[in-house]
Amino acid sequence: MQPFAQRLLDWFDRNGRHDLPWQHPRTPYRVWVSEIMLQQTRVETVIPYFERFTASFPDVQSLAAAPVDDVLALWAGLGYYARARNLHRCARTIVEDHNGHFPRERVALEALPGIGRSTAAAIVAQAHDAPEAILDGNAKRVLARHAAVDGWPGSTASQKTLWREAEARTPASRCADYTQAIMDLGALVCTRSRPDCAACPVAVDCGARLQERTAELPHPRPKRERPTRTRWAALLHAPEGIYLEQRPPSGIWGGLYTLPEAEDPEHLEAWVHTHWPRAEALAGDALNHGFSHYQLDLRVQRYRLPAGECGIMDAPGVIWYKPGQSRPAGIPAPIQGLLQSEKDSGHGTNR
DNA sequence: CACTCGTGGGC
DNA sequence: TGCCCAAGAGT
Repeated sequence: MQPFAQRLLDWFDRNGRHDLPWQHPRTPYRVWVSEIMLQQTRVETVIPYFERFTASFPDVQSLAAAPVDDVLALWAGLGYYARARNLHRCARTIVEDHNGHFPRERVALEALPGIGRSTAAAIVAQAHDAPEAILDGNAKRVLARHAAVDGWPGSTASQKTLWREAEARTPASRCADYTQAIMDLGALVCTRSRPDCAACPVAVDCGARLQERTAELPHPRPKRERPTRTRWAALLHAPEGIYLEQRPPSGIWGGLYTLPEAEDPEHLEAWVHTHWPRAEALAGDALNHGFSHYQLDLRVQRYRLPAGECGIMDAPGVIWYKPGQSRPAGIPAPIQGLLQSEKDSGHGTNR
């Protein structure tokens, strides 16, 4: 029987994905950008973002020279915004400390912000054909099945085993193709539900299949009790516009512009008076135009906007939208509803 | 090690 | 419909 890697490579030549945008041309910069975007994010979601991003920032120099707000603007909607902030920081480090060139060593890449072991390995493997093992979500699923690794793949013990399996199977040559191949196999054949074992080039010696456990491997994450969190957003609306604020650089939606978030809706009026005195004055005008003092909307995510598309900024992080012409597409008209709650669902439950 | 960080799709 | 998860990394 052919080695695992050889069977995977033969399958990849016929059935793999060879036309992803970051494969043509496959430069370290484009591989890096794609790998960061692809962290915990599906390929189909990433593609349009990658196209727009690399059109605006075709190289690490243009990215490093840009304001971080412009980077976040291109990232808006993709999620996990720390990736964008780290990407920008990393670009500046590359330009300032590495003469504009990416390190060719995996360990050196791991020292850069936003680049962990798997991403560093993927970059050097894809860009330089270096024999480094990756362990992304696809590889974890493929290896957990083929080596019949019990336990949740995110646990320390399972990861140790999976890294060992990943390293043992990584070939000395054609490593760029191999890393792409194992990801393609996981994405196209060895899928989470209903894997297509009949089409799998390594099914003959797959532990999970031989044990008839493909449906139960990899094991799911252990459940845990999660607190319910409620977010309250204050929509401070006036005839002049909608009041947004720039969020702190860390935490959820860091650096983006959203509606002000209230801790306690019962005392929202006092809260507005304390934190947004100017908005209150304008909201008073709104009363005379038939609006309530302020209106509340929990659909915070729909108001998340990049700075570049915003209206007048008259103070750092404070933006006024004028009704009509200046209200950007994507900002719905004010709604009349008052308070609703939103409970945490799902996010933060993965790693 | 536990937790956080987004959004969208599958079932 | 609620739940799980996806080309992980930082704190």
